Amino acid sequence: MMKEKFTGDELLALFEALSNPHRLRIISILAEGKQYVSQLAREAEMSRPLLYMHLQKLEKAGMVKTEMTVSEDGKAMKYYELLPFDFHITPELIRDAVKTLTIKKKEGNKK
Amino acid sequence: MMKEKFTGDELLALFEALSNPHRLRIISILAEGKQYVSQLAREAEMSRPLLYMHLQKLEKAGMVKTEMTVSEDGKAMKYYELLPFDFHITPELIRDAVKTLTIKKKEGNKK
DNA sequence: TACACCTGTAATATATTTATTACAGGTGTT
DNA sequence: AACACCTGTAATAAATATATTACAGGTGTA
Repeated sequence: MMKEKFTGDELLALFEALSNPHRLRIISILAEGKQYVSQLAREAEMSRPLLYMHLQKLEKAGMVKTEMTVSEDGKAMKYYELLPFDFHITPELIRDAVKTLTIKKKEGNKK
Repeated sequence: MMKEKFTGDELLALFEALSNPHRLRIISILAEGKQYVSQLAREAEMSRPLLYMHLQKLEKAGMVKTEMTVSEDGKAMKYYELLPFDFHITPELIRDAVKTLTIKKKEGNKK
């Protein structure tokens, strides 16, 4: 994800996704390799419902992708994988993005 | 501010500062040049008290610096200036920063 | 003096984010 | 059947972030 251009809303979603210590830790764990939800919850030391909430923000920002598989012993497994990225954040990038920023009262919160 | 290394807390403060549409707009305005508080409030179309709150987050993240001056006609003027930056955000950067991340219940909120 | 600017902050209300609890339903193994 | 895993979500509580209101106090000019 070597994105050159962002809309204001995309950039904002990205920063929002990155603005929480638990999500930074989740990213850090996923940087080591894909992982399934329950195991990720154990490693990140948080409940699954809470983890889902954080993962949804990362997903909304386009930082992770998911993959449903079935394990050898037949269990459904949902894997999360971190998409590679290298963002260059400059005042100019922000200035351009702000032009397309829609400041709204958070209605688009449903996935 | 071509920072190469961040502590976890510094990086988090940075992302928190960037995770609000009004603050992105403030950055965008300041990218054009330094400005004093009242004028900035008019350009950003927000009240001064609210603007102060946002500016404090930018200050906490080390993105702006301030300068008190006295105008020709004797008025006290507080100028805010955007510090230049070019952040390269990668999974590795986050992974390193997370090592020094202190997850706390926000006590250090006083400037 | 009244007015038009400027800085600064405390107290409070509102909105959003974060976190928890309690569920439902699936598989394979003992 | 009971157990140990897995996914998924709704309802709610608690903590923070955002926004407003109401102040106090400074300067120079009409």
